[in-house]
Amino acid sequence: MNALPAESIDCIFADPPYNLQLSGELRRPNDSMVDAVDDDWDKFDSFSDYDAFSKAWLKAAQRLLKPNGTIWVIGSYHNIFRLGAQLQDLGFWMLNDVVWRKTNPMPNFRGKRFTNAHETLIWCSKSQDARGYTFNYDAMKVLNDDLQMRSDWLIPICSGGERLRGDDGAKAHPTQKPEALLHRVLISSTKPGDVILDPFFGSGTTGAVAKRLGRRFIGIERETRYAKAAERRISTVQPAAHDDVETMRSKKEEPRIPFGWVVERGLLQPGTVLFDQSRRHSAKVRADGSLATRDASGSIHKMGAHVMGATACNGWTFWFYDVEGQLKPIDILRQKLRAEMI
Amino acid sequence: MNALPAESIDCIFADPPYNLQLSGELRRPNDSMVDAVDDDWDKFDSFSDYDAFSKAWLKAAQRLLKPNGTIWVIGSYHNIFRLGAQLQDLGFWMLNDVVWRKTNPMPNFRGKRFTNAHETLIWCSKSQDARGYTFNYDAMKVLNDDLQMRSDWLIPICSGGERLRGDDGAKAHPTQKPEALLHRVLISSTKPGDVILDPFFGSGTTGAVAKRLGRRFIGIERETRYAKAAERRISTVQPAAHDDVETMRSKKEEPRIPFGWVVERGLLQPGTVLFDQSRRHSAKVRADGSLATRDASGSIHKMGAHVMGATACNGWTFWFYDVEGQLKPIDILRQKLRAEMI
DNA sequence: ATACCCGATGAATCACTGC
DNA sequence: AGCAGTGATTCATCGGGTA
Repeated sequence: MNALPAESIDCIFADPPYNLQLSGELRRPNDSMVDAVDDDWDKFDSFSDYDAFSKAWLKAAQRLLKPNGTIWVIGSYHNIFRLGAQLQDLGFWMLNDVVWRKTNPMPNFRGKRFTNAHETLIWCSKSQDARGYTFNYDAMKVLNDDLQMRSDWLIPICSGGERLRGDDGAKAHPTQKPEALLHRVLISSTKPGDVILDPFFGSGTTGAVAKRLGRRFIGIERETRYAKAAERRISTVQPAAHDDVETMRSKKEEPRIPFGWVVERGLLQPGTVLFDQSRRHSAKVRADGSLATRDASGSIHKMGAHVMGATACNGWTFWFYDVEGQLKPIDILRQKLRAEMI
Repeated sequence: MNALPAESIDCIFADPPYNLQLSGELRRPNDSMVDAVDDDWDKFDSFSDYDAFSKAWLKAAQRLLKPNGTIWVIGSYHNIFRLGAQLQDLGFWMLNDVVWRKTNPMPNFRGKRFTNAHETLIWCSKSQDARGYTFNYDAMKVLNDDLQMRSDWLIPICSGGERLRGDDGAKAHPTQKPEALLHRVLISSTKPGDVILDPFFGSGTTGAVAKRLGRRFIGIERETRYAKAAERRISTVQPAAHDDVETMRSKKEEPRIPFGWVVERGLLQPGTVLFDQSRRHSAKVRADGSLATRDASGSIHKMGAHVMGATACNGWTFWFYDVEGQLKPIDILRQKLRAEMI
């Protein structure tokens, strides 16, 4: 980075090591082993070592950015808070933090925490007074069905045919990012012809997407095997024609509403008694959205099946609540929530 | 905080000042003014002032937490990265970062950034080796329709009837959090009767939800007008009945039943042959509750692992017995014994 | 040609008790 | 402190093979 000329870069995308601190192996319930990121390049002796490493490359990045350039940094809770604080300390100006919500994250196999279903990106201008940075507001709005693009993005992880693999079928890089993510980053904050720098090039996703979108790019990668794979990959990319229409999938299915949200949102109080249509069966709502009878407890679906002696049941249509003697299906509460969430 | 006894708190929820760095006023497209947070309590002279303030109250929080207590901190990109780095530096151990996705965020009026549609919560245990913290995995799972709860939560901002207002109709507190958010926080990481501390009590959302869910709470608030409003608010809250704040119990909390008791009690005869679900493997029950194949013997767990060539196995769910050609899991025998023990 | 089943897998800070 | 035993624990997606 120090060999490049100052103020020569329009946009930096950086996906640095996350400094995961893993101890021991992790197995799935079926006893198979989770292939963890345990590469040497992700090992640091302490937080302060990691901070020193971060500060060094962030300062180099600052020198390279044009006055109206911006920088994106991606990370997880292991490292992103340290990076964010450093960015602020160095005088970068935060424009947004953006959440990449994964449609298909790895589950939490031992049931000890929430499923870690997102990563965080931070987007900064070079300084507080840099007002001329690129933000393609209208492109983002179109991409989001004519609503302003929000700071939470729903994008699948990189898998299937997009995932680079060696001859043995093993992944070429342990943390390859999806092209859809880089697509949105580059469409939102760069112009055709801009120079993009990726100082942790890895499998070259930034280069592949930049080339396709008519941007120029510089990738820096320490490991020869990754650099070679990236070069091969990018050589096959065809730049899109000038005004090609972009085909981002916007997943606008009907949102799934868990019954627990009805309780959490106060539409039913804990302790409310639900009935089936004939009032033959009843169950009590608890604070976590489970139903309880004398002998069992579980979700509205499990408990519907339980009281009927069936194997499955749609709890939303099975259970009713009492409003002044009249039974109303709980499904109307779901519809109420759904209306708010569109 | 320094007046409270050490290791007396089960869970801390902290919503500290965000250190918003607003320059000048912000107007909507129709020229109306946005009522921004410009209170004196949100003003700090520099990042290092804010860091010193944060470090002071986080250290006090650390002293107050029980060894297996946890702390939640909420913030936006203005302050959350600094708080996260501090938490790590002080030795708290991050369990998750959680994104509160707002269904109805304030739009970005200038069209210069992404709509800031989320805030971030960080959830930590007191130290890396504290593994006995409370996480109501099954309650979270049922709350989310029998799928693991993820780290991204979709919840509306606090508005409408829930929003506290003065006689003049003005907001009683500029950053009142929705009760649904606290509901999920408390249901996920506390038990009924636990003591919750909120060192930035504000309008008292933590207290209101804690009271309703049968938790005890301590709220600390510097501004008399907020403390008064919170007190009034909480006095009207009705606690839910004891049974209704019970959540789904995890299997680990069920009484332990050795497999030998099943044989001892005559639910399976010595000599009975057990199969795995696919009938690929089989083993014979012996009088002491061990299983035997041609080449080995041991507990139901050891033998399940043995025949599969796995490192571990839950024998209760792995082995089945034959009732007139139908395979039934031996786990139903355990449930039978458990039911008798109540 | 289509449907179904099964196995593999992804940036993971992922047990607890009793001797 | 160390070790051994019990037994709790997964979602979305892709690809290949079988019905």
